[in-house]
Amino acid sequence: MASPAAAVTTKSVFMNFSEVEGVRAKSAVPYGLPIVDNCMTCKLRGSNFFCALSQPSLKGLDQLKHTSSYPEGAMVFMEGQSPRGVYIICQGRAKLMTTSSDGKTLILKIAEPGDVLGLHSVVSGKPHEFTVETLQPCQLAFIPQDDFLRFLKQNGEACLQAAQHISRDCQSAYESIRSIGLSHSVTEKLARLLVQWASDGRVANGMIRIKLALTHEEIAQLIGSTRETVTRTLSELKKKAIAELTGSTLLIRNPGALQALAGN
Amino acid sequence: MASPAAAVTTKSVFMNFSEVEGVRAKSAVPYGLPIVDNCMTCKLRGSNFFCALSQPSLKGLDQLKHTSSYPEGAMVFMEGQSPRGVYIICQGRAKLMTTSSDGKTLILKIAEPGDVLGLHSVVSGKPHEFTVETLQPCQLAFIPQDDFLRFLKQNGEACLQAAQHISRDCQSAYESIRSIGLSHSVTEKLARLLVQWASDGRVANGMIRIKLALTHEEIAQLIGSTRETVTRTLSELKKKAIAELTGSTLLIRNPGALQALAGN
DNA sequence: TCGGTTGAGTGATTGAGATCACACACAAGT
DNA sequence: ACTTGTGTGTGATCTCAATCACTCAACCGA
Repeated sequence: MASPAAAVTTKSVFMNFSEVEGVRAKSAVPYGLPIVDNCMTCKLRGSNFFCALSQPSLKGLDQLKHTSSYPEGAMVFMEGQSPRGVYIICQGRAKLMTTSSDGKTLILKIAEPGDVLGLHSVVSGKPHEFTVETLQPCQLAFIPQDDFLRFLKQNGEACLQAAQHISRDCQSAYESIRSIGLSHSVTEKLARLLVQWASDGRVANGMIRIKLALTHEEIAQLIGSTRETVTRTLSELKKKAIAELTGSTLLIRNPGALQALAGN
Repeated sequence: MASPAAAVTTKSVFMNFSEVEGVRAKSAVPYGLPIVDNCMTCKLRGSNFFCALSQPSLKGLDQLKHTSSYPEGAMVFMEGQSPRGVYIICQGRAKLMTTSSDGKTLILKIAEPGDVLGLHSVVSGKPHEFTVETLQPCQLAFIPQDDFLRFLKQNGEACLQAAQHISRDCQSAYESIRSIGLSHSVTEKLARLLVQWASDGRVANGMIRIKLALTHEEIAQLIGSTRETVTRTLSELKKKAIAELTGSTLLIRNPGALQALAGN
């Protein structure tokens, strides 16, 4: 498939920009993405996990990390590789997926800013069990495995934080299992997915509007189905005025009905 | 369903036995299970996780724990409950399962000695997302949530150990997702399960013999199928002289063919 | 010894969804 | 204006396994 795309590190980007345009480093914009280089002053910091560490801990982490930008469609790492370190998503979204021997793909999760990629592989020392591919231009902070483990050993707060983070991954994995394993109809699984997405959408007079940029194919891979059936099911939902997907915006007209389809 | 069975704590068992039979505490055998009450001298200790902690840490943990015995079919805790603490399996096996609203059950994992139950719920503070039911008489060590979290905070080694343990759970969850989500035929999923079991079986002239005590129903719940199809698939495998299940022993006659059926 | 229960084996039917095979819309290069 | 590629919409089949409906064997407690 696609070869792992070369990441553009902040440093090299800085150099390029300085040379070519003679501008200051802070305005570097690789792949149309404004770079954030310092966790301490980062305005994107959410309440998420590592971003939420206390100042001293965060400072320690900040010194170990190394920020890179990736274009859309870049492979951050691949299934079966030994982990080289953890990646924290600062900006952009990426899909975590596995592929079977016959080429079928399953998307485990869409990772978002604040998520840490490869954490449990680094902690357990086992190979990655999924491939990470960016869905958009992304900015990732990378921390080498040994630096990271050393940091965890020396920093109880961070270690517990890490354990909590892994716990969440676990939880979402179990949710996936439930969703995939316990539901019979594709309609049910799709509805469940939409309901899940709905939770971070904008509500306007009883309808929910969500921005997402996934193809039917990718949705199919998320629920373990095929593109055609997703298309059909989606048009079924549209016909029933429950939900419709136009371009990259999903409009949920009847959240209640959707909930019912999702099995509760 | 079944109500949570009352656990017999070591103490009360000791008292009962002393009173009734006048024997020494160490020979107490509730549910036919010889009690092991001290991690430091426990002969069952494997290389697993908490059992593998260094002496001082283990000693600390030993003081917090509280050993109980459970009969077969006991509910240790249930899906949706808030975690009260972690349970470490000293002896016996238990199944971790979820149930859908329409009564369908999915078994996530068969837990064995050394496994820790409810670890990630305790760490993340979220409700259990599965029910644990013993498959045999079991001995479990219980550690209350707050004691446990305090212990982790004060003990870097244990915290990292915990993180590693959760990582493994994660890993096995992802494996399940792959297995359930990426394979089409039931034959494939069943074969994969058998292959997985085969790894801890006894090999004798090219055949593998494994002890397990699961009904067809439970096997079906492990691979997300139905009892009937498991029966059929199993008899198919028997007819092809690949594997057969008689009583509680599984005999794999042709590991290679099984591997092939499993998809690689 | 007898119901009662639980697990296993098997046949017949059926339906959801995978698969194949198209047509069409729309964007991006050249 | 061409091609090329990618995403989507839909019909026609076909297949696997869920479901229903039994029988049979083993075990157990009364």
